[in-house]
Amino acid sequence: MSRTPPHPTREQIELPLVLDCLSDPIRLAIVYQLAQQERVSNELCCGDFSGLAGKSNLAYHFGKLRECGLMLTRVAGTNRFMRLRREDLEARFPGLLDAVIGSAAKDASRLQLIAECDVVEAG
Amino acid sequence: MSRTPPHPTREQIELPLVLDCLSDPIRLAIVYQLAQQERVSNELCCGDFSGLAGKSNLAYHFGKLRECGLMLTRVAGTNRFMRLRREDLEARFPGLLDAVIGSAAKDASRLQLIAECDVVEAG
DNA sequence: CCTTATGTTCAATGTTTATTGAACTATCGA
DNA sequence: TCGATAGTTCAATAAACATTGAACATAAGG
Repeated sequence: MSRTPPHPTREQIELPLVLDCLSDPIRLAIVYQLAQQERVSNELCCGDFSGLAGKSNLAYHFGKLRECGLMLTRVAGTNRFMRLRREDLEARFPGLLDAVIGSAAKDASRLQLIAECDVVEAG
Repeated sequence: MSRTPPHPTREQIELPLVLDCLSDPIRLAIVYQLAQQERVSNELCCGDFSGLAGKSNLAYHFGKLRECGLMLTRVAGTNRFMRLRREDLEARFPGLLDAVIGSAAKDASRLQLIAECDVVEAG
């Protein structure tokens, strides 16, 4: 459980798998939050998504996002820090990630991109 | 079987459903071929996709593509003509469709975007 | 009217998927 | 060393999905 999990190389990233990954509302919310974070520390860890689903369910979705090449997991102590593979995605599928994130942002309220606790805090 | 099937309104088009639709290789190939056709007649009918799958399987995928708002079906005699809902998609999710189609074009050989018979004809 | 071509609908099949809780592993701090 | 924290893995379950062939509906053409 301690070692860095496997990631696909840039060339191994496949369009249908990426789209399928992004089509799940929980994973889309994860990607969206990671994109928001790019302006700041660039990384988030599992606990930061606790508003979206239970821990084991999140681990399942993290696995999917990692396996399809959307994000990178870095192990540090008991934490796993994650960030988007923006450069690799841009190289393989130019404009795709931003188009998806921009579309998601437009529908932010319709999709539930923000964890419940954040909404409560904001309200 | 003769009447125009139901389509979602522009506002009813949902991002996760669109992405899920595009994540299937057969549906992605259908969308890709429809995009190619935009330069010409703009429309294709079921038979034009016979290289991708059997008729009943195609009808299933057409249903998915219609229900999620990606394409429009027009009934004319025994034919159903289909075309992309480019304007609606662009209004809802700017840049998304072109990013997906462009990405698919880059991977055209890896994905099997072109029906077998077309490949044979080209070779 | 009969036949053919186009395409849909239905039922059945096997596969994949998301979700859950419990058990587990590993690390950090007192 | 003990306990708390962070996160994964496993097994079980129910729902959704893609695929197939057979039956069906509709319209066009001889």
